[in-house]
Amino acid sequence: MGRRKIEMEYLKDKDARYVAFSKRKNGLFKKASQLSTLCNARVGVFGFTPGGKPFAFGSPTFQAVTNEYLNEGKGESSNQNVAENSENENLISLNEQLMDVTKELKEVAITKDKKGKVPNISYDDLDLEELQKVKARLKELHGDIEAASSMLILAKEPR
Amino acid sequence: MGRRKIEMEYLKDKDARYVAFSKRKNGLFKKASQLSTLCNARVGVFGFTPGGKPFAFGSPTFQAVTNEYLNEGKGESSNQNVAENSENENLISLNEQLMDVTKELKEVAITKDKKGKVPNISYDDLDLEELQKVKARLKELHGDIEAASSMLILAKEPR
DNA sequence: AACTATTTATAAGA
DNA sequence: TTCTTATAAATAGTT
Repeated sequence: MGRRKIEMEYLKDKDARYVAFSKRKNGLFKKASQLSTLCNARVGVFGFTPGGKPFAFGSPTFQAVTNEYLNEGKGESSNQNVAENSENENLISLNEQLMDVTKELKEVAITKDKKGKVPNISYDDLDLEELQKVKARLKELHGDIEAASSMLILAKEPR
Repeated sequence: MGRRKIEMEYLKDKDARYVAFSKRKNGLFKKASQLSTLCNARVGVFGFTPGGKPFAFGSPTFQAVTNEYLNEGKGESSNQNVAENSENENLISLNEQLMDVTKELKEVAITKDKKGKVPNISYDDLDLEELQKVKARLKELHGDIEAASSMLILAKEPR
């Protein structure tokens, strides 16, 4: 995105690597901030520099983003257990979603089974589409659990 | 960054907001991925969509980044943290399993896709078996999440 | 989901 | 690091 196009691979030259990191980290933060502003979405970014130092950024605030998950769906807060109750509710919610996905998958399998019993049936991609839908759900679910996991971890380790 | 310059402020139009979010979230993930690749830096991104759904991305993996972040600068674990750490481990483990299932499902879909492109191929139940395996895993996972949920409920009482 | 006119981000260079 | 500038990349508006 500059004078030359560069390969997306590890920058072996230390100076180039550090300079690129510095510039790109700023760019990433800016993008996160814009996303948050434009869409009113809470966004957090964190990680480690090539030198191994932790960095974090959040919009509106890193803590706010990590904490939101724990307070989600709760009216008032002030009780220490509120956070944990929310964790439970989220897990239960995830569990319900998983049940739904499992049910769907079962239906796909049954559909497939019937077809298998009819010889020479012409192939159509209906099953594939179903599968793809389920896959998409799983992907979302996966993201939700990743988020749940991380929120739990990060919220317990304020920085 | 397109046909027109836009003000960096909340997009009141819902359609515009959702489209922008979708595009920009992808862009943000890409930038995070590039930063990680170029500089060998672990980077995590997470937050909530304008619809309130959690999302997360990490390079090399969201878990890897959160784990490292969690353990960074942590000398020894105090007795009180032991329980919480195992909760975290449970969630991390569940997440790993979900990743595996997702991966499997993807492979099944790919296999199916290839077959779909070959006309008149004879049906075999390999896919069904694969599906059944995945389904079984999901069922287990479902139980695990229930268990994790129960544990959290029990754990919340004492304090 | 694609397509472009533009705006932004950024690789080099100083 | 900071500034400049040529160019690559992202994306707003549109279909």
